[in-house]
Amino acid sequence: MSTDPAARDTIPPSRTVTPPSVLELNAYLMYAVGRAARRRLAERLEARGLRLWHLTVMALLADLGPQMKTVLATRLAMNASDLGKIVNDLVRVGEAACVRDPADRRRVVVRLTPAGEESLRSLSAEIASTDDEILAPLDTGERAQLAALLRRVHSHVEPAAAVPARERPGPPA
Amino acid sequence: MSTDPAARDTIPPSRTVTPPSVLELNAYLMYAVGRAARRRLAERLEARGLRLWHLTVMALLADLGPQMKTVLATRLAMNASDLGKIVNDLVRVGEAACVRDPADRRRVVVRLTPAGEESLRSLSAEIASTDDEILAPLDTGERAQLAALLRRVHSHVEPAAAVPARERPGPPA
DNA sequence: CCTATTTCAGTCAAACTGATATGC
DNA sequence: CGCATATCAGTTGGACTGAAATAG
Repeated sequence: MSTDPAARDTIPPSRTVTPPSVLELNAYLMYAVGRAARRRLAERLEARGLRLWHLTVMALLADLGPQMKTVLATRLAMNASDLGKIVNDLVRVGEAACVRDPADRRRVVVRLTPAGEESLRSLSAEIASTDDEILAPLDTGERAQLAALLRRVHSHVEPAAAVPARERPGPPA
Repeated sequence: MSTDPAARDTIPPSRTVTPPSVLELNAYLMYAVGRAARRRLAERLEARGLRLWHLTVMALLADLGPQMKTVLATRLAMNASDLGKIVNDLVRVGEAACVRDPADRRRVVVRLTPAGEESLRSLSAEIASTDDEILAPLDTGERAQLAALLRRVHSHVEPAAAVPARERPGPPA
């Protein structure tokens, strides 16, 4: 920041090449980029009647297999009542299904339907092309770098969310 | 986790095509990290009765000097009516002031008050320590790398926001 | 009784839209 | 008239809280 107090009382200072310090607010930068990324993907999903949360829950279900709602909510760092609404939406359009766990009937186990898995597969092309659009200025190596840095920050700021239960292409354990 | 094996058998396994995993959804990753970053900073600001947008607008005013509302809104990629509310808040608590431009009386020029500049200065310590908290897992070089990558993505997804100060009213000598 | 899981009702800020001034 | 600036009213989905209802 460090503004010159004297210059303020006068007139718009003609500072020619001072980089805007608002872009040095990392929290704002992350928030702004995340918001823009979400908007882009949401536009694509809207044609299918889905929002980002719907896709996210479906992807998590594909990662974990059938799961309780509390687990899903914890992993996505959202509260249980909002997750319930998302799952209701998915059930209503046939992407997911719920069954009471017979062993503990408090529990509702959510799973993807075959239609849901098919939707998810058919969405990957759109997801990839949205990524391309968002990350256009970065080359392949830089995209990987960004993703790796973000994942480390993410697992730090949302520790409950980031426990990879099953790794697919396995990094060295 | 203790995934019930019996429950897993009842679902179509079908990992023929790997569906996108949540943490490979870059849009979700960016959104989740941005949301968490915002939450952390918002908690700190709450004690002062401010929200992230208030701080952001103040920082932008310090960057640009007195400015029209439309310019502020464009740079922050927010709509004019919401920016108006934020500015109203800042005026009400004495951090900013508005004057009609006598040359073009449609225009309202917003500027930081001395109190606003002082607030901004006194906030930098908290901002820095929030950054430290969020970016704790990264070393100095990695933080710079992340910021640089994010800035490039940001200026791509929000082109109107990221113009280097040049469209200032008045001839830049 | 006490806890866990889910659901419901309601609040709040964020994001956006449309209508309406007001001044060039 | 048009266009730009700003303000106002209202809508939507997101984030969160607290209180039920149900089951162990």
